[in-house]
Formats: sequence, structure tokens, C-alpha cells
Amino acid sequence: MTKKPNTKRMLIETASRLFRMRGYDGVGLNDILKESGIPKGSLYHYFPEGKEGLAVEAIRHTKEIVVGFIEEVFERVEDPVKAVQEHIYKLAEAMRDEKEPVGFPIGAIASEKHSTSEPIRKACHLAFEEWKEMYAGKFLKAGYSEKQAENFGIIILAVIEGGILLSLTCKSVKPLRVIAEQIPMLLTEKNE
Amino acid sequence: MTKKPNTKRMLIETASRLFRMRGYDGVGLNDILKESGIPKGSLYHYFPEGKEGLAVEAIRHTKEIVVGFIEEVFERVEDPVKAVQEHIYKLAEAMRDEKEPVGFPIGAIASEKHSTSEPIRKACHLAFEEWKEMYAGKFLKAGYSEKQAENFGIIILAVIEGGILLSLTCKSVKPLRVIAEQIPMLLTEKNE
DNA sequence: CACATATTAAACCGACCGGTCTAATATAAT
DNA sequence: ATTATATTAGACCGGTCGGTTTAATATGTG
Repeated sequence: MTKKPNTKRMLIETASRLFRMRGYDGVGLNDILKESGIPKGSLYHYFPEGKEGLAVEAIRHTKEIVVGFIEEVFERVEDPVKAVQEHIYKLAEAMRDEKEPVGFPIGAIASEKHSTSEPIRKACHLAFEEWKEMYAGKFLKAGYSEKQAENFGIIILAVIEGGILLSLTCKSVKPLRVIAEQIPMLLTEKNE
Repeated sequence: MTKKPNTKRMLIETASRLFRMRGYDGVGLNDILKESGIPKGSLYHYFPEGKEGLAVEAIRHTKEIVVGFIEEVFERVEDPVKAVQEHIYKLAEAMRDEKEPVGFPIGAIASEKHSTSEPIRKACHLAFEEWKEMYAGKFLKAGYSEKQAENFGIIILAVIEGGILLSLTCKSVKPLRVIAEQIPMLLTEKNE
């Protein structure tokens, strides 16, 4: 009971990959089906709510991938500023290599569907919240005030999402690299 | 010769508004036509390249709107940090009021189409470049080094684009407001 | 006026969309 | 073996998509 639905997993993984590359409307059900070699009947067996339901689970899956990506660095690097910086450098690297597609992980879907599908909007919101809390938590644990940690979480998330968008649009990871490079300057409370 | 094509303008303005609200695939030609009351024949008369050509001009139009939005503040506020801060506050206000739709001005289209339409990708890239140069120019004129001004331009643009995306996704302008509030801290070169 | 051109009008097209349906088939429990 | 159930298979549906076509109609110019 607990082990088999390989088909469902494959569907979610394929959808996750395609959605973060081409957004929601940019990916047809048939694209997902063809790429995964799964028949349409199976899709509607596992996802009676169709494309929207699949998308919601794909978003959750993408969220988890990113969570793991953040965790790996945060466990390795103690200083929160350095950890965030390394995280962004690693992101830039991943986008350059393209060994596996990064895309605009949640952003593409969020920007398309936030106003037309509540389930999808909520799923994206949840992902953003979780990532933000991870960033904030890192600063909190390092002794920053709750307020400051929360603010940093928002700023880091925003600058990363914006940086990915810029990098995709100009077909260069330079924006992300500049952002990573400037992180220590950005995340320093000034003392006048 | 120079005055009449009201129809073309109307098409561009309507497309600009709809695209920044719902992205590219989220808006059908028929939506634009119905909303502007213009027949399909006219669209293909003015835009023989169809939807893609119209989108490119709509992006240019959106770009110009934002340019004016930035200029207004930058002419009024001399200090670059304060000017950027006020710019973001104004943006948050505009999104809250919704007296006229803001959406995710270029981001929605860019994130959807960057990988599938070169003309659109280039148009978005151009818009981002121009905005970035405006930000950088403000700091350059205030005496910042060329390098620092350029870096600030990228960061400001990224944090704004990211902030808009977050605000749309959580249906609250709080992220943008936090970002605005933190701008002076972000854009201060630290002295250890 | 005649004539060329710019613009409007909408019926129409094939392609593809997400979604449904029914039947066949594999799998598991009894 | 006999059920019951989970899964596969893909033909099929109505609707909408962007785009094309052809004819009518303004509009401007000599």
C-alpha cells in the first residue's frame, strides 16, 4: 500500500520540472503525459481534479526540492550571512550548469495563476512562507532579533526571486552573482 | 499622419494592462478585442505578426509607464536612497489602491515566455535594463562609484520584482512595505 | 468625380486544450 | 478460482485558441 505508486510520483516530478521551466499555461497535459510516458487515464485516476490538482502537488514537490537545497547549505555553514551568500552562489551555479533544470521554481506559476486559481495561489504562498521562515530562522538562531530576522527573511526571498527572474531574462547568471557578492553588505545593520 | 491611429494605441494599452495582470497565455486575443471593442481584422492590420508582435509593443508601453513612475519620484527627491524608498512605498500604495491595475508589470510575461519567444524575451530584457540604468544613474549622479551604482541598480530591481511577486502571491503589500522600510539599511555601505 | 488605399467586419480554419468515458487488464485478497 | 479493486489505454468531446481569408466600407487624393 505504501510503496508502489511510482506512476503518481513520476507524474508529479515531470509536472514539477515542466511547470518551473515554462509556467502553467505553457505546459499542456499532453506534454506531461508524453514526457513521462503515462496514459491520460492514469492522470485522472490519481488526480481527479485534473491539471490544477496536479499543479498543486507539483508545487509542493518543487518546494521540497528547494527546502533540501537550502538545508544542505545551512547545515554546512554556520554564519547566516555567509550561508545565504553561499546559497545564492550555488543557485547561480545550478542555473548555469543546467544539469538539471531550475527555471523560475515557483515564480512562474505564481505570477500567472495567483489571480485565477486560489488553490495554486495558496500552494505558492505556502512555499514562499516556508522558505522565508528558513531564512529568518537562520538569523534568529544566530542571535538576531525576531523582527530583524523576519525582515531579512522577506528581503532574501525577494532578492532571490527577483534575481532569478533577471537572470532568466538576460540569459546570464550575472545578476544572481552580483546579488550573492553584495549579500554581506546588504545584510549588515548599519551603525552610525 | 501623426495623430490618428487611435485604434492601434487602444490595442496596445489594453494589451499592456491585461498582460501585466494575467500574463501572456492567460490573455486571449479575443479578450483584448472584446475589452477594447476592436475587430480582429484591425488587430492583424496593425500587427501582422499577431499576438507576439502586439505583446512586444505592449511590453514597451508598460516599460514607459514605469519609467514615468520612476522619473516622477526621482525628480522630486534628491537623495538616491530616499528616492528609491519612496518609489517602493508608492508602488505598494498603487498596488493596494488598485485604482489602476499594476500586476507584475513585466515579470509575468518574462517568466512565462523568456524561453519560448526571443522577441518577447528581448523586449523584457530591454525594459529591465532601462529601469536598472535609471536606478544606477541616480546613485552615480549622487557621487557613488560606477561599480557601486551598477550593483545597486541590479539589487534594487531584483528586490522590487521579487517584492511584487511576493505581494501578489500573499495578497498583501506587506512584503513591499517591509522592503521599502529596510531600503536605507540595505543600501548603506558598511564600515567596519 | 474616380480611384487607390486604409480600415473594418466577421465567418471560418485547423490545431490543440483540458477533461470524460468506457473497456480492457493487471493485481491482490479470499 | 473468484471476486473486487486499482490501474492502464486511448478514442472522444465541446470549447477555445491564434490566425486567415474575403468582402465591405471608410477615407483621402488627383
